[in-house]
Amino acid sequence: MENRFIDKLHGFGPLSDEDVAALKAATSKPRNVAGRRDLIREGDRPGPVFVVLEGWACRYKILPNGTRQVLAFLMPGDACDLHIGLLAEMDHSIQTITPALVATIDRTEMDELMDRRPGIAKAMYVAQLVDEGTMRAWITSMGRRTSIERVAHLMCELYLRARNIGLTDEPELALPLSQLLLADSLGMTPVHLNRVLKELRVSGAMILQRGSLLVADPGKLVQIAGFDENYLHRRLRRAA
Amino acid sequence: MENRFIDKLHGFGPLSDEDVAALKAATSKPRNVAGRRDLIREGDRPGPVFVVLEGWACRYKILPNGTRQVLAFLMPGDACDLHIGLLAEMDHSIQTITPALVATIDRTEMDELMDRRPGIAKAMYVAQLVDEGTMRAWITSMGRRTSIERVAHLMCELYLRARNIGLTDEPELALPLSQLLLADSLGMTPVHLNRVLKELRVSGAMILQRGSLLVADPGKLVQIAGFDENYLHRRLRRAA
DNA sequence: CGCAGCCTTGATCAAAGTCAATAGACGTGG
DNA sequence: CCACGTCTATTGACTTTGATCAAGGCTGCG
Repeated sequence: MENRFIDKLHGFGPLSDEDVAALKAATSKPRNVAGRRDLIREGDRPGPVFVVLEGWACRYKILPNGTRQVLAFLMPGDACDLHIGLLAEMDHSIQTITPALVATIDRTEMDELMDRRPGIAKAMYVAQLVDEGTMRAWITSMGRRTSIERVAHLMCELYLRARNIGLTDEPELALPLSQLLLADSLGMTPVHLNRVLKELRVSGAMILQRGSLLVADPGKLVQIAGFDENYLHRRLRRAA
Repeated sequence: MENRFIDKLHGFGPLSDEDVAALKAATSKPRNVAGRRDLIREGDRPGPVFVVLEGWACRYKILPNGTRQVLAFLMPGDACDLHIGLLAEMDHSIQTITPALVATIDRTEMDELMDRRPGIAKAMYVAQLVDEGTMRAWITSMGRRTSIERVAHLMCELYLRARNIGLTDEPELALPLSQLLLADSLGMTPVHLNRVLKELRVSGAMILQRGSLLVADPGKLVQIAGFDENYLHRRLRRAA
């Protein structure tokens, strides 16, 4: 509960006491942001790096026809791209979902941290690679998974991420994401998502209700999602 | 035609003569790779950084049910993630599409380049941000664009990328991508892609045939794709 | 010449979207 | 404390999009 950003980076590489102190200092003046507030908008000049210490946020894009695509969920401990300042303008927006505690680290300070503290730099790069892996998983989901698989896969992802950072250690997780928001992240309509959630509920795999995800049958959920997709592939590889 | 990787980085930030010399040295021993050869497979321990100097390649993932999702196209000048070596194993595979000229830069050499040559580091980071932006555009396409918009959008992307690196300066582009491969990148069936391509051909926007993309009516193609999605959004922003 | 790998087209089917109505949940102010 | 408005969730009826199945047709190459 101290500083979820530091906790998360700890998981990605060893941090010295000095590293921790530097990170603590860099995120020592977070501000409270209400829910549904844009932190930065598509087209804006990128500013400081945002770090979400508490609460949830998302990256999203609005299309010309008015529809929205959510590109990623940021949970406590997540930060947005380090090098974002190198680009002329944002290609997407970032918005809080719930009230959140957000720290900002300005570019020069971030650059210094990365330069002087290899431990921090390494952990940040790993975090970025993990985020990229998540994006690839999303592309895969959207392209080649059915809607029920896609929903199950996202729930697996969110649950595991939450568990990794200690947001929960039970089969239940507080998930403050409306069906509309989830639908916009999964590339489907809220109506259809609602039906899929019902199907998952009836199957006994998981229950998503009143802001809470209950993973009722982890094995079943993972099986529906095809979450273990590496396994088969790795075994085939030896033959090739 | 000299070294497309260096040409591309030039576009992303100023490079000194020493930077160029260092890059030239690092990519001076490329090897020829046949088409349809995996450079690295999902589950493998990441090795050196790959740089595609000539020819085309793609990132992809195979799902448990045997379907494939293409995650990105690599054209001449493109490299795979710098920090990939930090991860324990690849979460996707990379395969050549055509015969290709591929340089490998091993991790220590890459680290040195990034450390000692800020110009190179900056250009590489910008390249990576651009790649991430492309992934976000793909997620957006898959989630919220119809199949014809999606196809048109991908063609805009590929054409512009090709133009940026000097692969073409005409409305035509040699595109050695089979309909099957394109379908696997767009999350649709080859049959449906074929019909969409016909529709685009009949509409006069573009013609994709015999390994060649002809952008017959750029305005129309951009309009179908909704490629200028920023414009509307930026104007709305002022009111908010 | 004949095979293999694409590409093309038609007919049919299933998945997901759209439209519409109703029901809960929740916060606000009287 | 209740009435009201707003936002979110749920369900039904119907439509559309894209997938599936199946049959040729090109093209390049050994």
